[in-house]
Amino acid sequence: MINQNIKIAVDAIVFGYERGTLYVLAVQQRFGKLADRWVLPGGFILDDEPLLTAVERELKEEAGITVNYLEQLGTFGDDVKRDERFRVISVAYFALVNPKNFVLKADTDAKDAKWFPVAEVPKLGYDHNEMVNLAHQRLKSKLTYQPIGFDLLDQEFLFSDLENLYCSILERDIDRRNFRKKILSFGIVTETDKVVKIGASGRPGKLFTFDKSKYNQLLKENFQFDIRFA
Amino acid sequence: MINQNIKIAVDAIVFGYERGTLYVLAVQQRFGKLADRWVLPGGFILDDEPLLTAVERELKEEAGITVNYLEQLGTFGDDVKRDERFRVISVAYFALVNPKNFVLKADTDAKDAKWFPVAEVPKLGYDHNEMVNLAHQRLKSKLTYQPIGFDLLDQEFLFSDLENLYCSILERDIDRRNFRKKILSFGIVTETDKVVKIGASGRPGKLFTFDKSKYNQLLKENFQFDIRFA
DNA sequence: CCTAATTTGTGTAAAAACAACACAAAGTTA
DNA sequence: TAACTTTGTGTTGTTTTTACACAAATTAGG
Repeated sequence: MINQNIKIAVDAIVFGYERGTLYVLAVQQRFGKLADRWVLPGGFILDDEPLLTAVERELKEEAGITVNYLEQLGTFGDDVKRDERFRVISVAYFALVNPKNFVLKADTDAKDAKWFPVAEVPKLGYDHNEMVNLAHQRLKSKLTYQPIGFDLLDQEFLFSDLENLYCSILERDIDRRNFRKKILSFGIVTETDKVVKIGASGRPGKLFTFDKSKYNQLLKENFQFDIRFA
Repeated sequence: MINQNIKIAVDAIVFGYERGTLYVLAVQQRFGKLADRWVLPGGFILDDEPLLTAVERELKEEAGITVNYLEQLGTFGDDVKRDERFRVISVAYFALVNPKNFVLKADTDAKDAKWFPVAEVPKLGYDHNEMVNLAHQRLKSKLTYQPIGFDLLDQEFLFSDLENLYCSILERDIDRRNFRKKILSFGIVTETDKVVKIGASGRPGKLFTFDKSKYNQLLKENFQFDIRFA
């Protein structure tokens, strides 16, 4: 008979993007040893609950959000004793959301929920800073080979929004013309006929949308999304 | 108080390569409900044992091998009841080994241990076929952007060995000249002065080695390993 | 209402990377 | 010694990537 004294939790690293800044969601613990401490949203899973469901539930409960993109990041828990009573192993999930779509609200377990700019994430409880770092790297690399940037933007966006997202997250300059040329060459971004002006001044721009079904179709034909240049 | 009735296991998908064929390691269970069934090597972790250590221990115990490369693949266990008594969540690891370096021996728990060509893996217990598939994809994609092929080869190898490894695992033709040109241009593969003849006939070839320290050095300078062509 | 400032939108040319391709050299076998 | 097998090597055309600048549409301010 196996006698194991380990509990399983899930945690989520939720990224949001707005006006040139990348944010991570954290919640402030209400109870327990680490009360008042900021941590990633997450918690123990139920016996009959799939891992993904557990993450979604916790995000709903602790911050009131539903994410656009969710995938497993990795499993942590080699050197952590969250609790004296047992070891905790946590399955971390990587998530993307458009912060504009939600008003954060700390419902159940959490005292507060807040977006921190990735550059200013405080010292979190447990091994959560480590998770944030790994997730941040994943975001950067994934941005170059999967069209996940769109999950951080509005459904309709200006080309400059997309461009700024890439610039700011990848922390480098991008040639505007080459970027547009390449993205458009894929055929997965469509121009709408809406023209808007968002900033204070300047020429109004067309709105674009990401054509997900077109992308899925291309995938079947061995298409490879790939954005990387000077 | 958390009341969770879940146990944690680790499993390993160990790939080996020899003479144009890619193999996966499986072990035959000695005890339990699935006695005689082939499964991936693995088992429950100990309360104070890091996950990686657990995998290494199991591989040693069940098959007598030590791997060249080991990384976490993902965590499974949403729809599996290995055991009626509790749910099992398993952290799967992806591993590479050179089969020539070991004689498989099924020491402790396992009745037998065996290499199956990936194309001929039988129906395994639990969700292990799913894990093998995911690991196989990971191997294929990783081969193109990380120099992990070398972990499947002898320390000294012929250029044709490397080339055949890529051909057979990626299942496509490679232009011998372009492949050699590209690999050599990275500067991470060094020519030794040994010349050997392995097959029955033909011109003897030089042996090469993978210069790992050179690779690590290049990584710091933003080098990106990348092999993909017709 | 005119000028300066801001943002969108667009094409071309040079450089680099990639793809396609064939034959001589060194050995073995019959 | 002729036929076979495997290693080793360069060039050329094509495609992709990079670098780069100016006109159009609007707002703000004098």
